[in-house]
Amino acid sequence: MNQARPEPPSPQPARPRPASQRSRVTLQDVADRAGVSLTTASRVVNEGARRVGSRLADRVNKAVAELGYTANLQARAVATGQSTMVGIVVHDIADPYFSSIAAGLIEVADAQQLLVCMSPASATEAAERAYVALMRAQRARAVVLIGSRSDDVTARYALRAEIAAFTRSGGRAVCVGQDLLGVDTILPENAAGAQALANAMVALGHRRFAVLAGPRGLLTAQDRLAGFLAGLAAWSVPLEAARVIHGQFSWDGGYEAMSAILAATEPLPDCVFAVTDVMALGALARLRASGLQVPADIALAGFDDIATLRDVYPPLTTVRLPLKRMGEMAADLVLSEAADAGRGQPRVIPVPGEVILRDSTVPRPPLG
Amino acid sequence: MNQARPEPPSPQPARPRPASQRSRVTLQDVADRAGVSLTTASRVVNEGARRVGSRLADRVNKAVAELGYTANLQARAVATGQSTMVGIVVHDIADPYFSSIAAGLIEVADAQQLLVCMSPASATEAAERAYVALMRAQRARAVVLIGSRSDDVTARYALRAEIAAFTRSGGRAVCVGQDLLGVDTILPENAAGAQALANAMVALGHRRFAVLAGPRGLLTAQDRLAGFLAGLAAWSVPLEAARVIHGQFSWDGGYEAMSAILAATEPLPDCVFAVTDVMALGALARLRASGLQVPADIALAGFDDIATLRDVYPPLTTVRLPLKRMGEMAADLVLSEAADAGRGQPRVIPVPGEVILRDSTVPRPPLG
DNA sequence: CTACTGCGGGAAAGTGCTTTCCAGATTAAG
DNA sequence: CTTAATCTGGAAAGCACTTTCCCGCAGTAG
Repeated sequence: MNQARPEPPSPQPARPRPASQRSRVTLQDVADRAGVSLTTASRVVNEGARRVGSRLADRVNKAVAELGYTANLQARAVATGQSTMVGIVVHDIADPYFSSIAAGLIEVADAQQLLVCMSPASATEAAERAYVALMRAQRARAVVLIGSRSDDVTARYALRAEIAAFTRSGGRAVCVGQDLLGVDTILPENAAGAQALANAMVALGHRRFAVLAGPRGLLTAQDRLAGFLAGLAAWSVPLEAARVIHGQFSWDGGYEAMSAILAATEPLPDCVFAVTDVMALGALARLRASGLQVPADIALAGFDDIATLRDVYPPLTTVRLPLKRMGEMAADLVLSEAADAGRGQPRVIPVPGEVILRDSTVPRPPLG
Repeated sequence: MNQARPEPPSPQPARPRPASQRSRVTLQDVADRAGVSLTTASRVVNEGARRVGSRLADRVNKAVAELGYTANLQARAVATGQSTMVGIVVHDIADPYFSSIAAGLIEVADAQQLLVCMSPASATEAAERAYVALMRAQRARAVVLIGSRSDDVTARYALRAEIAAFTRSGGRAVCVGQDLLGVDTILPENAAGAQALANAMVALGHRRFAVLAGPRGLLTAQDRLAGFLAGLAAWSVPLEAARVIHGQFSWDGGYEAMSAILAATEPLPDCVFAVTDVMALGALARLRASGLQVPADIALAGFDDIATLRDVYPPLTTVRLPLKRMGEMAADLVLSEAADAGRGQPRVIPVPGEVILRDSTVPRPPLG
C-alpha cells in the first residue's frame, strides 16, 4: 500500500457505508479525519456561540477543505426545527405581472439567505391550497400568495383552513391581492385606481365606454370593473350592461372580448377599458386585425403598467402598480418578526395605483 | 374528567415538548393517538411496500385526520437520502426569455412531484457557482442552469468544479446554453440560426448591415454574431467592424447601441440585427425616438421570438427558439435516469432556430 | 403432530445534524 | 494554597423520520 497520503495520523475507522450512496461526505467523516469529536466539528462548522480552540479548529477546517464537505441543510433544518424556505404562489410565471412581483420578492429574500420555491402556473384556489399544503409539509418558513382571489367562497374557506394549519405549525403567510385570507396583505387599490382612470377618461371627453371585464368570478376583475363604473357614475355617464364583456384574464381573453364588442351592431365605443394590460394588448391586436386605429378610431386603456408596455405602440394608457416594489414589500412582511410576536390583527398595506395617460387615449374632440 | 372524547383507549403518554415549538404534530403523536407503534404509523402514512392490516390502518388514518398531521418532508429526505428539490438558475426572471423557459420547466417538474427553487437574478458565473453550492448543501436532486456562458474561463472552471462536486454527491446537472459545463445540455443553435437569418436578410435585398452585438464576453452574443457574419460572408457581403456595436444584453443596451449607430456619420444601414429580441425592442424604441420608421427607413431583426413580440408593432423579424419547449426538455433531462446509469458522455440536444420573417424586414427594392 | 412458509406488528438502528449536559483543565479570586 | 469561576472538549440525547431485523401467529403441507 502506498503510504504517501498527505493525511494527518488520525484513527479513521472507515465506517461501513451503504453501497448505494456515493461519496456523500458527512460531518462525522470530517470529525474522524480531524481526529475530533462530532460535537467539535459541528461547532467549528457552525461558527456559533461556542468557539473552539484554534488548534482543533484548524484541523477541522483543513479536513473540511480536503473532503469538500458541505453541511446537509436538510438535516440541519430537522435538528434545529428551522427552515429557510419560502414558497411563492403565482398564477403564471410567464405573465409579466407575476414575474415582476416575483423578481422583487426573490431579490430581497435572497439577500436574507432565504430559498425561494415557486409554484407551477395555476389560477385556482384549490391549486393554491395544494401548494400551501406542500409548503407545510416542507416546514417552509413562509408562503406568499400572489394574485387575485376568486369569489368561490367554498374554495377560499378551504384555502384559509390550510393557511391556518400552516401558520399554526409556525409558518408565516403573506398575500398580494384582496385582503380575504386573514393574513398580512399587500393590497393593490384596484377600485380606486379604476375609478381614477374613469375619471380621467371622462375628462378627456370620452362618453361611450366598453369594458373588457375579465372572468366573472375573479375579484380583481370585479373590483376594477366596479371602480370604473363608480367613476363613470360620478359624472353621470351611463354604461349599459351589454358593454361589459366578460372573458378570460389573458391576452386571448382580451382578443375575444374585443371581438365581441366589434361584433355588436351598435356604434363603436369611444373608449375601451381592459381590466388588465395583458387583456388590453390582446384587444389591441384584435383592433389592428380589423384595421382600426388606436386612438384615432377608438381609445384603449389597461391596468397594471407591466414592463411590456414600453414596447407597445401606441403607448398604452394604464394604471400603474409598482409591481417589483410590491414583491419587495411582500418579502419585508415575511421577514418582519414584529407582527408575529405582536399577534395583533394581520397588517394590510394598501398600494395605490397611479393613472398614466399615454397616447392610446388621446383627448377626444367634443362631439360635433 | 370528561370521558366523552371520541378517542380509542390508547395510552397517550403526552411526551414533554419544548415550549418554543407550537403544536407541530409529529408521527409519534399520530402513533400514540392511534395506539400503534411508530413503525406502523409510518407504514400507513407512506403507503409503501408493506401493507398494514386494515383495522390498524383505519385507526392511524383517523388519527392523522384528527390531528391534521402532515409528514415532515425534510426529515423524510434526511432519512431516505432522497430529495425532491430542483434548483433552477436564471439570469433574470422578469426577462421573458427566462420566464418562458422556466414556465415550461416548472410545469413538467411539478407534474413529477418535484419542488422548484429559483435563483435570484444574476448573470455572473460566480453567482451561478454560489447557487449550485447552495443546491449541493440542500442535497437537491438536480440543478438547471439557464442562460449564456461567458468567456471567463477562470469563473467557468470554478463553476465546473462546483458542478462536479454536486454531481459527485448524487445530483444531476443540466444546462440550457452552450455545451461547456460537461453536463447534459439543451443547446440552442445560435450560430446556425443567425446565419440563416443573415441569409434571409441578404435575399430580401439588404446589403448594408449593422449588428447590436451584446456584451463582448457572452458566448451567446458571440455565437450569434459569428453566425451572422458567416452568413454575410457566404454572399460576400461586407460588414465593417465599426458596424458591430457591443453593449449590454438588455433593452437599455439595445437602446444605447442603436444610439451609437445613429450617431455615426456614415449612411444608415439598411438592416440592423440585434442578437436578442429584448435588445431589438430597445433599438426599436430608439429609432422611434428619432422619428425613423421601421421598416421604411431601416429594417430590424432580433433573435429568440419572445412572447412579447406579438404586441410589438411593426411585427419583428426574428429567429424563433421554442422557449417553453426547451424548459420542458431540460426537465426531461433532469428526470431521465437512463443517462445517469449509462454514465456515458453527457447528452447534448441541439435546438434549431427558425427564421420568422415579419414586417420589420420587408423586402428592399433594388438599389436604383 | 410437527415443520415450513408467510404475514402483521414492533423494537431498534440508522439518517446527518444540533445542543444539552458533564467532566476535566485552567484561571481568577480569596 | 484553597475555592470558586471559567473554558474546552466530548458523550449522549434529541429532531422526525425510514427501514431492517426479529418475533409470534396463522395457515398449509408433509
